[in-house]
Amino acid sequence: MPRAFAAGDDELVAAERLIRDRMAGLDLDLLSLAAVSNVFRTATAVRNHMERNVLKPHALSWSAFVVLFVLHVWGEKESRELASEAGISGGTLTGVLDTLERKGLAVRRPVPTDRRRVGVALTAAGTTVVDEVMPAFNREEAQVTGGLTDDETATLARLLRTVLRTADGLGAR
Amino acid sequence: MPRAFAAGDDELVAAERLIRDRMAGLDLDLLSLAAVSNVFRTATAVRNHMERNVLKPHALSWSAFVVLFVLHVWGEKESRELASEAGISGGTLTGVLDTLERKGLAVRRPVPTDRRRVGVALTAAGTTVVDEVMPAFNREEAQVTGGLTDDETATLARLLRTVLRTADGLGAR
DNA sequence: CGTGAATCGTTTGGCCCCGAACAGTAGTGT
DNA sequence: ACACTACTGTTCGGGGCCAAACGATTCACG
Repeated sequence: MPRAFAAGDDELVAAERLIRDRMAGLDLDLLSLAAVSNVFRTATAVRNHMERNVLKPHALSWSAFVVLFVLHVWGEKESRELASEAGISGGTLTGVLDTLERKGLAVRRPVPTDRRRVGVALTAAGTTVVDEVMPAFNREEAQVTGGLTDDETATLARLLRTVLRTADGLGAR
Repeated sequence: MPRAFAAGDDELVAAERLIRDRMAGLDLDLLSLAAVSNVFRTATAVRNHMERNVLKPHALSWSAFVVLFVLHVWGEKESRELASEAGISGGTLTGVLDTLERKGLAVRRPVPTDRRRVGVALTAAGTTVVDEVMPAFNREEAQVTGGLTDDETATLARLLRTVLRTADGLGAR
C-alpha cells in the first residue's frame, strides 16, 4: 500500500482527492498535508462557532477571552508571559489590554522592582465574566467533540500535543 | 477512573493540571477542553512557523496563499465559493483579492451571464508562485508532523475531520 | 561610577478579519 | 411593465495581528 494512502483511499474527502490529482508532479506528502490542513479548518470552524454562540453575547473577542481566562487560571501575570501564554505578540497584547481596561475587566499595575514591567490582574468584574462565560464555552467544546469517544478525544489531544511541541521546537531557519 | 482523566493524570501538562485546580467548582469537561485548546495552540504555532519560514520570503500572507492554493487546485472560481473554500468572509476576500491583483498573481474576470458575480483566476505568475511555495510548505508540514507515525498522522486527520463536520453542522443557536 | 548592551511595553504601518449597511443586478409574481 | 424580493460583491467601522522601530529602564562590566 502506498505510503500516502495508508488511511484508505475512501477516507479522503473530495477536496483531498482533488488536490492529489491537481498537484501531481509536485510529489507532496498528502498524509501530513491532510493532517495540518485539517488542524486549520477545524480551528477556524470551532473558533467561528465559539465567537458567534458564546463570545458575541458578551461582546468579547477571542483574544480578549483567552487573556481573561489565562489571568483567571494563573492569577496576576506580567505582560510578557501573559502574551506568550495567550499565544499573541506583545504588540497585540497592548491593544487587547487597552480594550479590557476600557471595559473594566482587567487592570495594569506597576511592578515595584522594575519600572519597565507591567503586571496585569483581573478586576472583580473580569472574574465574574470568566466564571459566567467559561462553563458555556466548555459546553460548546464538549458539543464539538461529541462525535468522538472519550478515548478518541484523549488521543486527539495527545497527538496535537506532539505536533505542538515539534512546531515550537523547530524555530526559525 | 474518573471520566475526565481517562488519558492518565501524568499525561496532563502543567497548564492543564493548573486549570483543573483553579477552575474546580465550575465542573468543566477537561477532556474536551484539552482537545479543543490544543487545536488552537497547534494551529497558532504551526501557522506562525509557516508564515515566518515559508510565506514571509515570498511576501505572502496566510490567507493570500490559501486563496492562491485553492485557485490552483480548483481552477477559476467565483468569489463566493472561493471565500467559503478559503474559510474567510466575503468582505475579507475583497481585500485579499485587491492585494493579489496589485501583485499580479490573480485577476478578477466578469461573469457574462450575471453581472453581479465575479470570477477569479490565477495569472501565470500566480501559478508559478504556488508551484514554488507549495513544496516548501509541504516539507514543513511533514516536519511538524514528524513526531508522529504515519498511522498517528492519519488518525489525527480523521479525528479532526469528525470534529470539523460536527462544528460545521452545529450552526447558530 | 559610567557607559554600552539587553530588555521591557508601547507605537506605528500594513494587512487581515468580521458583520452590517450598501448599491447594483437578477429573478418572481402579477 | 412593474414592484418586490433575493442575491451579488463592495465598503465601512472597529478590532486583532505581526514585525520593526522606539523610548525608557535596568544590567553588566570595565
